[in-house]
Amino acid sequence: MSGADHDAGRQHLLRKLQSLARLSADDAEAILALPMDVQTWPANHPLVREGDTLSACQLILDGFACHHKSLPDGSRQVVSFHIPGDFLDLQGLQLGTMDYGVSTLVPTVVGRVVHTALHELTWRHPRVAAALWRDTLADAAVLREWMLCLGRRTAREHLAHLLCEVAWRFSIILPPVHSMPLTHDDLADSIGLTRVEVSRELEGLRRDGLIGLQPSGVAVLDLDGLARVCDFTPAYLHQDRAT
Amino acid sequence: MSGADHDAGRQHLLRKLQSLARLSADDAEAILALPMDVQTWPANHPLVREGDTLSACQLILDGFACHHKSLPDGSRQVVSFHIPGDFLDLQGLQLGTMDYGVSTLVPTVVGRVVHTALHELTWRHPRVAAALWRDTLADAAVLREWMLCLGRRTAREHLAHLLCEVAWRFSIILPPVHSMPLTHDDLADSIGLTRVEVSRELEGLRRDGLIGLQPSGVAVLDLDGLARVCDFTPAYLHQDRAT
DNA sequence: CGAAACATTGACCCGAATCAAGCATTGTGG
DNA sequence: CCACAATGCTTGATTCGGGTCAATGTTTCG
Repeated sequence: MSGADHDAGRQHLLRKLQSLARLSADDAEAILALPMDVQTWPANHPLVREGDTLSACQLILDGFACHHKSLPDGSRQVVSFHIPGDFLDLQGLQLGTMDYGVSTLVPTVVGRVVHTALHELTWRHPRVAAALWRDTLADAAVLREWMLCLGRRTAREHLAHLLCEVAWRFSIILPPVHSMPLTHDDLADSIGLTRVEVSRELEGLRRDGLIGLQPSGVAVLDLDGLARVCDFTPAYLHQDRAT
Repeated sequence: MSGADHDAGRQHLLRKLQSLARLSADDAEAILALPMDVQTWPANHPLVREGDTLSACQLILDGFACHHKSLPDGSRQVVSFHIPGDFLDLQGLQLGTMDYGVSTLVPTVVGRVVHTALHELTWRHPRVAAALWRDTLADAAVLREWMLCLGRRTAREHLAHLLCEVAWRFSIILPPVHSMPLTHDDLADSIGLTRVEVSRELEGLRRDGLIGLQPSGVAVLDLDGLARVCDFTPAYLHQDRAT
C-alpha cells in the first residue's frame, strides 16, 4: 500500500476522464487531490449489496470487480466488469438506493471518496462533471452490447465476445496474453449460462487454438480469430486508441 | 400539431428533470425555451441508424419508440422503450457515433434540438446537466434489470416482467388498462425470443386471466397477479411515486 | 495429508427454436 | 362494396441447444 500505488490508480481515473473531456490543469489537480480512504479487500468480497444506500463512492485503484443482480431463487447475473480507474458506484452519488451489487473478483484496492467531496468536485469543475456523465453513457453502451449478446448470440459467440472485450480492456493496463482471473462460474454468471456449458464451450475454443486453458485462468491466444467467431467490433466501447 | 401539443411534450421533460434535481425557475424556463424543430413520423420509422453521427437530439413529444441493436445475420434486440419526455439520443451529444438504432413503434411526434442549444443549456444550467446525468444513470439501471431478465428469467417470467414495466411506465402518461401498441414481433425482439414463443406464452397468461388479447394489442388486466408471476419490483426504475 | 474449491465429462431431459400450415384483421384499388 | 393482398397471429410436429444430474478429476492451501 505505498503512496505510489494510490497514485497509479488515480492516474488511471485522470487519464480516462481526460480522454472524455478537455480538462484544465486545475480540473486535473482537483481530481488528483480527491480525499480518499484506501482499503484492500480479498477476492470475491462484496463491496456493495443490492438495496444499499451509500455515502461514499469507491474507486478501483488496483484489481478487478463486477456489478451483479440476483433473483430470489439465488441465480445471479453479472452485468459489468470494472478495472482500475473506474468508480464502482457512481450511481449511489445521484440516485437513492443501489439496484445492483458490487463484488471483487481478485484481491482489490479501492479508494473511498465521500459523496460531499465528489459533489463539491462536480459543482466546482463542470468539465469534470461532463466527463463523468460521458463515462456513464459509455458504460451504458457496454450494457447494451451485453444485452445483444444475451438475447441474440449463441453460447459460443457470447463467450468469445466476452473474452474479446475483457482482453481488449485489460490490454490497456496489463501486458498482453495475460491470463484472465475469471472462474467458470464467473463466466457463466456473465453470459447467462451454466458452469457446465461454459466448460464445454471453452474446450471447443481451446481445441480451435483460440485460447489457452491454464490453472490461473483463460488466456486469449488469437484475438483476431476469437473476434471472427463472434463478430467483435470494439466501437461500442467508445474508446479511441490504436487497435 | 398545435402549439399546445408541443407544450405537453416539453412539460413531460420538465417534470421528469424536476423529479431528478431541484431546478430553479430560471432552469425551468430555459428548458421550456429550447428551440425545437417538430416532426411527425409514422409507426415503425427509423429515427437513428447504428453508426450515425448526429448534430441534434430528438425529444419524444408524443408517441412511443425503442432503441435496438442488430447482428449481421439480421437478428435484432430491442434494448429499451421510450415515452414522451425522453430524449432518444442524448448519447449523440456526448459520444461520437451511435452504437444503437432508434425506431418509432407508433406514430410519433419528436422535437429536434440542435446540439449547440443543448450544450449551451447544460453549460449555463449545471443543475439541468446534473438532472440529465441522473436520467442517464436511471436509464442504465433499467438496462441492468433487462439483462437480469435476459440471462436468468424464463420466457414467461420475462414476458410478464416486460408487460409490468411497460404498464407501469405508461400509467404515468396514459389511462390504466390501455392496451399496449406492441406487436408480437416487438415483444419477441425485446425479450430475446421468437414470435412463436411469445404467442404461446401470451396465450398462457391470458388463460390465467392476467392479460387480455385484443386486436389493438395486449391489455394488462391484473397487474398484481402479473407482478407475482415474475417478482416485479419497480425500485429499479428509480421513480418515486405512489404505486 | 486431507479438505475445499474448481473443472471436466457423460447420460438424459426440457424449454424454446424451427418449420410449416392455416386463420384473422386491416387496408387498398377496382 | 367486395376482392384480395399484406400483415400479423395461432397452432402443431419436430429438432436442437443448453440445462440438469451425477460421478470423477485436478489444484490449491491450511
